[in-house]
Amino acid sequence: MKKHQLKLYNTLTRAKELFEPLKPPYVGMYVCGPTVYSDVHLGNCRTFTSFDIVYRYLTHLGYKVRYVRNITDVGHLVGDADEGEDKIGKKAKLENLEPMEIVQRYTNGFHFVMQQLNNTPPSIEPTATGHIVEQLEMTQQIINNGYGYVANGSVYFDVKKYAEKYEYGKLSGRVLDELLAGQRELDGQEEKRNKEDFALWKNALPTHLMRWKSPWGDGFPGWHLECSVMSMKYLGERFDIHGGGMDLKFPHHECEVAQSVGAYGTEAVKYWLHTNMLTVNGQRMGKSVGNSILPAELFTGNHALLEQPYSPMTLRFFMLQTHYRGTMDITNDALKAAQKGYLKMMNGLKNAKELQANQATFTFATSDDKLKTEVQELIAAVYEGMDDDFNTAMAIAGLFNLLKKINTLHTQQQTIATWDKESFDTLLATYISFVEDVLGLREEGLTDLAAVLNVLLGLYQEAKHNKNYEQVDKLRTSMKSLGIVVKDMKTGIGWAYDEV
RNA sequence: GGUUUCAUGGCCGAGUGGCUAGGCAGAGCUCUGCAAAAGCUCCUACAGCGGUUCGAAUCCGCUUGAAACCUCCA
Repeated sequence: MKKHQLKLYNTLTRAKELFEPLKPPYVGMYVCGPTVYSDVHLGNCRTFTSFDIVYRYLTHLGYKVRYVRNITDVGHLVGDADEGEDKIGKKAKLENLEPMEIVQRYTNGFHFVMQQLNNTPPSIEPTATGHIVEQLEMTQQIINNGYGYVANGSVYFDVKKYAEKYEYGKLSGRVLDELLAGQRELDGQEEKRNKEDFALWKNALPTHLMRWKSPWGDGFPGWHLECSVMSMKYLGERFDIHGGGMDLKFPHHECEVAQSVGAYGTEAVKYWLHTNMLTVNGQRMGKSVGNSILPAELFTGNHALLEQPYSPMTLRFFMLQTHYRGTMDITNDALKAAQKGYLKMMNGLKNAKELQANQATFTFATSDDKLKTEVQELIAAVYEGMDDDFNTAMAIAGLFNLLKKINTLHTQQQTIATWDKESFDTLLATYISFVEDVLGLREEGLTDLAAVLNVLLGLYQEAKHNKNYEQVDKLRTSMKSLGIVVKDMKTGIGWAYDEV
């Protein structure tokens, strides 16, 4: 494992802390996944991409990371407090589908987008409905410890009781009294002893689609409970990193803290990481705000705010150019600039790989201390960026500085003969591994191969016309070797897949 | 109303008590059949007003503006 002073900003302490895993080299990381009742929008994508970088960099440093990201497929309610309808149940009724059809549809869509963005799949992707038994057990445990109470078939967490012994609000920085003062009146909270209490288990009305048997009657789990249960199950009572969007800090994550302490007496999470929001025209993108841009809309350019399509990797590069804890504003100008930057980086990747592949043909200089130091400093800057709370913007700046060297060698504006082998190797290896493995950027390739093929067919036609049969045969042979046969037809020249 | 965060050059966007961020755009040069790419050079900012300091864009205060959370949202 490389020696690094990785620092990350812990929401819990509001400070950058040195990352020290509980049981190195193992790292447990839990990220709150999507509620699969509609398509993920760009804001959701940003969060998951940010944590993909965390996962990738920790892995790059040699840690063995178990990355758990859940799918919320029940319990997340529409509207205020704990009286709304289940989001998935509502959508199911609306579209006359089984709730699990809704869940499957949007889970598939979510996975597809994650692949487009080249996000690594988590090690475990548990679902809330798959852990009802565990949620019942944890609810019972919390009741046993005196922090939960049953009311009318529902179970609530007793925040006031909890606050007598522990600090409720420590994660989000809220003071309970102020919280109460700022709250507005909500309907249907008579079951609760206090307004700040939250549901662990909800009694299901007869019309409710998603329901399970419980010691307190038919019902369904509260939203906050699943994350506590599943993180505990797969990462243990205490684990390293818990991540999510800033909007989940309160109440979701605050409730998670309370649930873990309420059930097991210990706080589960060592480092809380929160990503900032994505904004459109300065306003936060949110499903409830109604200003969502869907990934597919961005990729096709089919959206009123977009002047052109932007590819998945353009989006990824754009995201990585800002720090995850800052807000990120979507604009056409910024996306266009990102597109060019991304392509520059990819051209560099191509050049670096070419140089690497051809290295046997080069003659290198003997050791050059000055150059060696210079290259090492450039590389160190890239690592310093990532070590400083996953500052991908800083790392990218460093990579562009490496790229200058690579391009200089590639175009032979500086001869390789002045370079020593070691500097050459580390330069290329660092650039390639950072771009591909740490940042997760990949070449998107040519999107319109048919057009490229037409250029070739044009050359073929021309050669034929000029009776340059040597050239004609050459084109035929080389295209055939790629699985394409050129067809001379009465109507013109075309091509077909070689059926051999 | 409460809590918190932020304000950087034409645009996006890092960062830091004294040392070039980087990308995009623009100007010039090198290279080049033309062009592109690439490299080099230039453009070099830190909301306003005070204070601390040898020195602040960076720390403190005030003013102005913006956003987020306090209610479901990544």
